[in-house]
Amino acid sequence: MTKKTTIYDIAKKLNITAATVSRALNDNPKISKKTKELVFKTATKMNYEQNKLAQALKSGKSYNVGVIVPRIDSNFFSSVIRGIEEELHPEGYHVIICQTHDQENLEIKNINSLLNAQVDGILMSISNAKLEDNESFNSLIKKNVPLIFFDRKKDIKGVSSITIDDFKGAYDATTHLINQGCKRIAHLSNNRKLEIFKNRYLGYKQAIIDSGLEFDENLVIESFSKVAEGRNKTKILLKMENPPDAIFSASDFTALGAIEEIKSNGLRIPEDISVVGFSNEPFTRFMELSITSVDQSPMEMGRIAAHMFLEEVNNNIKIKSEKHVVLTPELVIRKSSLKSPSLKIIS
Amino acid sequence: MTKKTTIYDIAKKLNITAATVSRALNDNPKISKKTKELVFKTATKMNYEQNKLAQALKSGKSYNVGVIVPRIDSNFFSSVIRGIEEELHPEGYHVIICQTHDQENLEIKNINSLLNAQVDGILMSISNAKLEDNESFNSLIKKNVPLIFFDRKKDIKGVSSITIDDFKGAYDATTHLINQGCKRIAHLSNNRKLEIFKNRYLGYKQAIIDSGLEFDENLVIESFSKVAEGRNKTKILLKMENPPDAIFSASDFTALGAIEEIKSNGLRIPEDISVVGFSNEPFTRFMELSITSVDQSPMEMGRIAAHMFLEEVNNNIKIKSEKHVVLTPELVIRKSSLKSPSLKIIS
DNA sequence: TAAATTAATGTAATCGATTACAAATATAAA
DNA sequence: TTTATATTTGTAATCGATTACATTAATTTA
Repeated sequence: MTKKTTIYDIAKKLNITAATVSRALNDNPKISKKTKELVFKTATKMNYEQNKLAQALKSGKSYNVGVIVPRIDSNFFSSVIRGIEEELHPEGYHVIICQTHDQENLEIKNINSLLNAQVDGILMSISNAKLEDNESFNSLIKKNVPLIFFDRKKDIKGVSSITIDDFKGAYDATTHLINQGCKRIAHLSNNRKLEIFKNRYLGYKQAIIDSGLEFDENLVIESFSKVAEGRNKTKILLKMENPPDAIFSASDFTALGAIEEIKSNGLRIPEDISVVGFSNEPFTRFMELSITSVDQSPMEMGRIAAHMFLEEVNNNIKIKSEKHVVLTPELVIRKSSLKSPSLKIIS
Repeated sequence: MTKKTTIYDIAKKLNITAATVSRALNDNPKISKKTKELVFKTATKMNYEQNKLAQALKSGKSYNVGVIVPRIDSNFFSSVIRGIEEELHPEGYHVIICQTHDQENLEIKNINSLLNAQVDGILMSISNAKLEDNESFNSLIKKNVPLIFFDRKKDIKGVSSITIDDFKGAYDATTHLINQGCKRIAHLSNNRKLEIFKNRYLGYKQAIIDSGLEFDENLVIESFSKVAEGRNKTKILLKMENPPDAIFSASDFTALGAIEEIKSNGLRIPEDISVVGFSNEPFTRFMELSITSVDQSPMEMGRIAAHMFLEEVNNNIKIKSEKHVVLTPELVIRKSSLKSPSLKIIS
């Protein structure tokens, strides 16, 4: 790399001090207009660019923020990230994205290496893996590095979070299926140690109970959020002696797998079996048989997470008040669950 | 944030110099074993962690690398990124991911802000937008910041690249369609100012010419890489007085749109119209009607890109020798194009 | 015109780690 | 024992920007 011009180079050229140059560039009122203009002009002429590392060292702020997600190739997470970026870029922050691929060891590694990189904060959606160990989080808390959970959170004192009302999302989705006349509604769940999946399960259960239908625990199956997994678990459901007439999936990907399995068994959707997913991934809309799903407004979630972070870093007084924002999900009804012509398809 | 322990704190506690501490921690052979052990022990006891910013300032290396992609929510790019991370994390580098969303102004902004953040290099896949302007790249080159192109490249002197043989990928895909008996093969292209799309177009064209079929420019339509766009452009193709009997799409997403449009017109796939996509996105495999596509081995592409970067940064002698690696694509034949039972479906 | 203000710039320390060079100590050779 | 050599540690500058404090120059007031 070519050596870059520093404020000292500018100072030498103008026969003034680096301090003056620094102040001029920072628009310090103590510097005369004449000097400021001169410095600015010379700076641009010499292609000066501030060395962020030096500034970071001095100020103790790196202006880097870590974002940890299970994976980036789902529209949900990439949209959250986009929301975060839109909020943080104007403030001068950079986003370092790490993926855990749902492996806990990677989660810990990522946290440590982000801390090592001197990030000013971490926004994360915790991984699917076993969650007993709070060790890595504790070290974060101890260091007082701002930490924000989004979507997949964990209850830790002093840590703010932004989530959606998964219970309501699941409740609404299940109620919709019930309104469509479904009587035996299965649920493709996921690791219920994670709040989001526990809440989706509880919302589903409550909707069934509230409607007076019989709740059957056998219709609840855990599954990873993968298409292939959705197929396999649906296979099990279809082989039951009393198979379901609807599936509420906690994930769009498993919902897609379910649909494929149902179709390949010669059953019709939604007539024989209705399907509802969760997350409103774009493909749910674009498929020929569009999939009903629950929208989680990921962009907004990202923006709010970023905003919470900004509030924490800018809060010099160390009032550690946690904040928990819960967004309201929206059911998007599409072909995969719409039997009754009385309801209109949204979008 | 709580103040962290520095080498000075350790030095004071042990009544030695910070220099000695630094050397001990870096396993400098000039330091006695006794002192080293003492320093190590004290460091861990005091929860010492190296301040990367200070080190970065001193060494001039931030150990941050910028990766610029059009978007992260496609499996192709997220896989490339994963490959890059797998190669760079063990070397102590962090990856800052930026998205251009195919907007050129964002591309320029990203480059500048990455440079500003003192990244040690930039790996990028250039955006779709107008590409006349070399300004931002020139400033990169001038600064001698290692730059590597992957997939979507631009010919710039001194810049290495890793791509796949798009011509061959397209040639093979088209030849496969011809072997299936297709006579009028349309091509859903994309901005041909980008090499990848130009080469896919040329490969397609050459295969047709080589086979002795008539090449009809009217069957080539430009389209963004979006499902909806695929539908719209396919609509146009189907309305032609002499519609095609196959579509080779330069993108899996437009291929998906094409399939939906074809189906909704009551035509059969692959009997009436065969479809081949490009990129081997996971959904092409998981769909009920699986889509034939061209695999680009994105993980390997990412690893090689990272490797090229490492070679450049570690190459102290400033021999700027550009390198161009071209991977061989692989056609993955699936249901959307397989009429003849003589061929087997791969995966 | 001298004294008091105000404005503008300079001096030097700081952030934390690294390292050329110097100095001190320990060991080996004469 | 004295000199030569090898080990180990210390001193101080450096990376580039920031800033409390000091100083000088310009302006106003008496």
